[in-house]
Amino acid sequence: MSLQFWKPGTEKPRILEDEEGGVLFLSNSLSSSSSSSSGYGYASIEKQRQRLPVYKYRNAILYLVESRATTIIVGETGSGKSTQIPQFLKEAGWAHGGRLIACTQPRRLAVQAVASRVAEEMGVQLGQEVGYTIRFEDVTKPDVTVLKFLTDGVLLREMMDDPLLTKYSVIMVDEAHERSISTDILLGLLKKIQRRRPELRLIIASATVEAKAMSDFFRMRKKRREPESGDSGLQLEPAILSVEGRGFSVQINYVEEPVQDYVRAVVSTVLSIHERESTGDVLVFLTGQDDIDAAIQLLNEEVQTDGKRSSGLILLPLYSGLPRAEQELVFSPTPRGKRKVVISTNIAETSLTLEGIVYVVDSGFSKQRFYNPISDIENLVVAPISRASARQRAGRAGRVRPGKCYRLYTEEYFLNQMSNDGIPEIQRSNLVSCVIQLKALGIDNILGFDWPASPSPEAMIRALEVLYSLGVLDDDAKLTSPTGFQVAEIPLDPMVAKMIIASNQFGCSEEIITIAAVLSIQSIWISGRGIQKESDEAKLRFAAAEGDHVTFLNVYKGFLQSGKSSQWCHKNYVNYQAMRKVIEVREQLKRIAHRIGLVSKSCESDLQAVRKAVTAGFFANACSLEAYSHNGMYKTLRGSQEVYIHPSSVLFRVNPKWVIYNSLVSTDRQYMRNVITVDPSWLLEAAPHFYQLQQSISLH
DNA sequence: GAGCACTGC
Repeated sequence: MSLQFWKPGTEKPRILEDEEGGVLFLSNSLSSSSSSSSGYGYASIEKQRQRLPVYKYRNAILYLVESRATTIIVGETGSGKSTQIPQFLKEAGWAHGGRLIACTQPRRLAVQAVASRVAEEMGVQLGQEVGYTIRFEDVTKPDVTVLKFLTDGVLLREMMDDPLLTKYSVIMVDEAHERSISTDILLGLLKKIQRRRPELRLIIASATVEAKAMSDFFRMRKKRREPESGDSGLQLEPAILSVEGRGFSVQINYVEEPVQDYVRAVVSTVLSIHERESTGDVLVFLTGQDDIDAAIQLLNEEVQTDGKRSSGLILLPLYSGLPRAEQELVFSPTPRGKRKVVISTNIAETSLTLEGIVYVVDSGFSKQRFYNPISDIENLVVAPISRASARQRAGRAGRVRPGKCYRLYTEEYFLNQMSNDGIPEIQRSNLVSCVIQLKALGIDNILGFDWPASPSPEAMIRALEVLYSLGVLDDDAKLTSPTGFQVAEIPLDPMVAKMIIASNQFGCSEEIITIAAVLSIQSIWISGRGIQKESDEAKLRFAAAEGDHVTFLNVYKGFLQSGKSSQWCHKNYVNYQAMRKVIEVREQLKRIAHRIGLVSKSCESDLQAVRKAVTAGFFANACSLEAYSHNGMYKTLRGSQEVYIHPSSVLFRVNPKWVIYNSLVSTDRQYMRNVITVDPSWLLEAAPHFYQLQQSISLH
């Protein structure tokens, strides 16, 4: 392997030039005077704060926020921007007069972690001056909380009640480079709010690569012939400030020739690291469970045949579907004389931080979601990562001391063929939820909305069509009353929301809300190698002839009758943690259902009511068994796509004539997950306009 | 008889 050296920062300009002269140059010498705060008992925390790279920029940041409408902060991991900047703002008086400072994160865990760290640094109890809000948890106190951490999704929900976010003086959007759908919608809306509320200050915190694009996005005034600065002297041109990180250097190694089989390449690279390199744990990035299991099996075979070469290796898989206890093994300290090798999906790129990693092996691939608006199907595809991802992965090796990264692709490929940034999620997704959110916020011209990255018109039109067929939008693409407004209030996929609303007329809201809660959880079953037979047998105890939705009702009933017992779950191969989440989501949905005027009612054993309510939301997913199919092939009514019932369904091999599915999983075939039987006449009842053109398909 | 990268309201 050829070696090449790289130091964080050398690939990235620290200061971004701007042809219009609107960007501020800031050198390291522009340091702030140190704070004099040193209350008894806080000296060490204060010293820790001062050691963070961002501390040097305290005055510069405050100056920019004071004088600029939007400030973009480029900060690498470890710069301390997420925890320090909100405190700087509070210290500078941005929370005076009953105003709040908000800081958003894409993930709930990050919100909790940052909020508790800040509360600790400020020496206050979490939930008082410093609080956070995530789904199910509002740890804030009105009139007391001034620093509020929240997910960007929660802030979007807040805009439904307060479209101008009037209680906030400064909003910091953190991790903006991840470009999640919520972040993109939020950025578009914040830009709009700024026109109405010039006093609102925005801070966009982002990794280097996206900073310029963000600045371009927020620079909009000149075209509108508005004054370059307001009465207050406020500069409307965004400023970009770069803050260096605290990572150690990472030496990058590329392969000389493209690898044919990246799983085998991973195995040989791990073994050669183990043979040649000093102590330090290894983090391997692969694409999914299959890859990971294959790599671990090959490495284990190596242990059997050549024990010497691989002795002392602790092999640990890591992916989100892994049971919690196994996930936590990756955080346990490495015993002396051993080397931990964590073989992971992308979960370790952003969501989890592992300590003690010195070596990273990067396959160059990850699974990514792509959406085809023509077929209306989302697929998970193994695809090459971007340079931004590759840098992020490499950075994982430099957290504790200088590290090494082994890229299983050539340098030529990295430099010339890899795309610079990933495709924003909004350009790879089904847009129904996104469209309804904007409609609820009064954004009617969605195609003309000012997006940080525009979604494709085809996907947008498809979303409008689906919402129209659900009766959520009218002929003028406005939210219908009451259905459209009710659907927008429910924080779930619009098809699920419609099913909940329809349950009111069928008198089965209790059952449908349970089903909606289960569908919103990844899986309520415990699965895994070695227990397939047992878990399948356990599933049969709950199986209902009507299908998976009714089976979920049986499981929920059993769980309640057991007194929500974890032993009961264990015995029945039901995931206890998942069931607790079901209870939580269910309670939230019940509150919302009550608020929008639905009547809480159980249909007892009238399962036809349940099936009709499901049909009202999911009629577009109706399929019929091909008459002469011996292998269980179905075709969708809408697009005549070939689909099959997933083997995990209780209707697998039962193959009823008419079914509706909840979602499709695409592998070598399209598999329907969570399937329920229906009567075809219900389809016409539920969506006459949707099926009238298709009556040539005989519905009997 | 197969398998779901990762979030979020």
